[in-house]
Amino acid sequence: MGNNFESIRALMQHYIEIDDVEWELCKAMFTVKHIKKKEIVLSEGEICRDIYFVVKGLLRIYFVDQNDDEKTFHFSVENTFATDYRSFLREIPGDFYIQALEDTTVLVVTFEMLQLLYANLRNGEKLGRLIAEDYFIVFNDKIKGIYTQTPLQRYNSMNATFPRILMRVPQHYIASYLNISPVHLSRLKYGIDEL
Amino acid sequence: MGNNFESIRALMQHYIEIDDVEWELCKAMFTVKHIKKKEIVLSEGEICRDIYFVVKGLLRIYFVDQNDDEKTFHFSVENTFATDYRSFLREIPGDFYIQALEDTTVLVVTFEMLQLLYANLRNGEKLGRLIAEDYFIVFNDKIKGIYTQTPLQRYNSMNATFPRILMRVPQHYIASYLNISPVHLSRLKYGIDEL
DNA sequence: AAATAACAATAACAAATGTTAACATTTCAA
DNA sequence: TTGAAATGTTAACATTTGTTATTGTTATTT
Repeated sequence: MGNNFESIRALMQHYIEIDDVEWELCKAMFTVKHIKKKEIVLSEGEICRDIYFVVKGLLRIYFVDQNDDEKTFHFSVENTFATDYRSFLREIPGDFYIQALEDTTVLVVTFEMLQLLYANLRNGEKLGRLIAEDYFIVFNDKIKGIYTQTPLQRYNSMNATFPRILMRVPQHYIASYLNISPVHLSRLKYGIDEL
Repeated sequence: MGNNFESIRALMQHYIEIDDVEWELCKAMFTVKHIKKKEIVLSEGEICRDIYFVVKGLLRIYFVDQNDDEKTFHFSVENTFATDYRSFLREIPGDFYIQALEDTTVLVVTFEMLQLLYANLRNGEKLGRLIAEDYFIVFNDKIKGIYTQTPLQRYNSMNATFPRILMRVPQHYIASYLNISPVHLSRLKYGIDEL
């Protein structure tokens, strides 16, 4: 269904001009994939060969630490990308998992297809640069938030970062994203400390 | 002195081919600047219009939090860049300071000059994309370290991330980079807790 | 050289956060 | 539909980390 492509076309055109000829090229580079809730599409140790663009649904990027605890690194909501960036860009085994938290529809771009886009769109490289810069700022702000905000402040701003996330995913995933224990998050929410 | 440019030429050529004609163009885009120890070259509230490439010396990127505490966000050592990325890319007032921790020599590239480089080098946009991707991975790894490593582990790996940093800067700057108090860092180093 | 400021270590105490366990509720699967 | 698994809250206790203050040392400035 062509409709899946409308959102990524809009996103790309936010960065560069794309004419109809180029757009036909683009469409050929994407594959539609449906991911069932709880399905894992990338595991630790694999080379991540794809970028996922979330059309509908929700992906969770996480890794497993030394104590076998899952740490949620990022949520990828509608109209955003998901990949193991280090693994994808360097073509080396990664240490992230990517899992669907809802039934999810994504557009898949492989590393090879992406290089074709960079090379064959008039402003392909510029598109890549601008998207990389935007995600760079996302990470920049995330780090800054870790330095300046309390866990509760970060909890309260999560809905702004990830639309409706607090109503969409189990709370312990939120806690792991905040890098605090589920028990502690529950306490913070209800202000049980203030006695 | 032309020698200041050798390191950035090597860095750029690590990403793309640059012929002699292009290199003359590049050189014209850089300005050499000497920064005295403790001098602040960017302050909160200013629009950051430059990227600094550190030829020699050491810069500290930090911000001031709600409690007026300085938080060290990043150290820029030789052969790396320093800027307030959000402010620079978006051309909006930023909230970072950039300060020299040693007498430092940098090459300055303004936003305008950088756009000229992107537009006029054969692979200018690609250069921008690849550098953005590399710094993206730097931030990616920094966030991952915050999730997975204890403050002491992060302290012990700082010399790998920033050459000789532990011998170059006062310890309380290291503590603020690790997002812990100077007192706590001192305790961790000497293992005073284990009693 | 003397005065001052910056820095690091330590101690004592306070606050934040983690861990384990118990329990109740909801979701999911056979 | 029923039992099992997942989830969220709360309590008790342990650990980590922060705060304040004191002290001695090292740098910096005059």
